[in-house]
Amino acid sequence: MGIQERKEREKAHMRQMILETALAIFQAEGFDKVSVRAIADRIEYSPATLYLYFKNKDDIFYALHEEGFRRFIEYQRRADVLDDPAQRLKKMGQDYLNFAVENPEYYDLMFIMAAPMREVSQEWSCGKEAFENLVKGVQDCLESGQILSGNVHTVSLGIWAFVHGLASLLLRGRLQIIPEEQREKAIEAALEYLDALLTHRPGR
Amino acid sequence: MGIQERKEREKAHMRQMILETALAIFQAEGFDKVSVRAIADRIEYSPATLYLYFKNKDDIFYALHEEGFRRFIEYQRRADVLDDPAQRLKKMGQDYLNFAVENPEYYDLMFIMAAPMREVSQEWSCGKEAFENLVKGVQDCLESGQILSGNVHTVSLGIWAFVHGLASLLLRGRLQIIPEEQREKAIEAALEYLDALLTHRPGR
DNA sequence: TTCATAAAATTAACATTGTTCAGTAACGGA
DNA sequence: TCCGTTACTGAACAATGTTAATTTTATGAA
Repeated sequence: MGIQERKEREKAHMRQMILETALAIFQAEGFDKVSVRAIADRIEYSPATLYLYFKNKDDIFYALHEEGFRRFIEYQRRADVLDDPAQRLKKMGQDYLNFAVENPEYYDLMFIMAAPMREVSQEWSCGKEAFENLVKGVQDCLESGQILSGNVHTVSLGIWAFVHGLASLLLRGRLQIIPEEQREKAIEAALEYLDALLTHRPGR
Repeated sequence: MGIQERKEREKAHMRQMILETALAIFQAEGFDKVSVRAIADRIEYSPATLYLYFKNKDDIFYALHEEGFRRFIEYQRRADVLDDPAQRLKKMGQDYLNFAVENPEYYDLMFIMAAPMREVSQEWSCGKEAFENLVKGVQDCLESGQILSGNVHTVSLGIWAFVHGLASLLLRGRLQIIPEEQREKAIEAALEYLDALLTHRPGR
C-alpha cells in the first residue's frame, strides 16, 4: 500500500514545483511579477490549484523564505573552518553580506519584505535559529577571552543590525548616493568596523 | 491678474490634499490599503483626477517620501543644541531611531520601500542631503580631535548602516525574536555601541 | 469490468487594483 | 454671448488574489 506515500511524494513535488517557479519569476522579473496566475501558467495548472497546496500567496512567500534560511544556514557554517573565534565571527559577518549579495531575492524575503512575516503565527523559528548561531559565535569570542565585554545578546544584536543595515540599504537602492564603482569598496571598508563592536567597552 | 497664481495655489492645495489623504490611509490602515480609488473616494474626486496631479501611484509615494525627509531634517537639527561633537553625533543616532519609531510609515517610505525609489531618475537628492548632514557630524568629531580615526565617509556609512539596521529590523517585524517587553531596552543597549564605531582604530 | 466514492483540478465568477481615453462641464477672456 | 482652454469624470481595460460550484480523474470494492 505504497500509494499513500506516492501521493505524499507527488504533493511535495507539486509544492516544490510551485516554489521553484515562484522563485524563478522573482529572480528573473522581480517581486511584482510573481502572481498566482503567472506561476500557474508556467506549471500548466489552473490558478485555483495553487490554493490546494498553499493557503494563500503570502504562504508561498513564507515557504520561500524558509528555503532561504536553509541556504543561509549553510553560509553560516562556512565560518566553522576557522579556529580562532574572532576570525570566525568576522567571517560570519562577511558571509552574511555575501549571502545578501548573491541571493538578493532570498535576503529580501527573509529580512526585509513584509509578506512572509504575515504568515508567522507565533514564533519566527527560522530567524531565531539563525540568530542563535550568531550568538554562539559571539559567546565563543567572549569565552576565549580575547576581546569584548558587555552582554552577549546585545553585541549580537548590534552585529546583526550593522551587517543587515549595509545589506538592506544596498538591496533597496539607498546606496546610490555612492558612485557605482566605489560602492563595493565602501561597503568592504565599512565592514571593517565590525571589529569595533567587539573590542568596544560600553559605558565609558 | 492674480488668477494664474490662484490656480497655482489651488493646484498645490490639491496635491497636498492627495498627499495628506494618502498618508492618512497609510498610517491608519497600512500600505496595502493605499489605493488610488481609496484616496479619490476620501477627497471626493474621481480616481482619474489624481493622474492630473501625479504621474502615477509611485509618484505619490515619492512625494510622500520627500515630505518625510523634510521632517527628518528637523530631527537631525535637534542635535545642534549640543556643543560637544561626540555627544552631538550620539544624539543624531538616537534621534534617527526616534524618527523611525515615531514616524514608521515615513521611515518605511524613505529607507525601506521600493516604490519611491522607482521614481528617482538621476540623483537621490533627499537621501544625499541627509547623509551629508551625518558626514558633517562625523567630520566635526574628527576635527575636534577627541576621537576617531579612519575615513569620514566610511565611518558615516557604518553609523548609518548600524542605526538603519536596528530601525528596519524593528519596523519589519524581525525583532520579534526578542520578547516584546525587552525589545526597547535591547535596542537602547545596542545603540550604546555607536561609540564603538567612533573610537575604533581600523586595520589593526 | 462496473460502479460508487474520494481526491484533484478546473471553470467561472467576484471584488479589487492601476491606468487611460473620449467625452463633458466649468471657467476666463473677448 | 461666444469660444477656447482647462479641469474633471465615466467607462472601460487588463491584471490581480481568492473562492464556490462543478467537472475530471483516480481508487478500491462488487
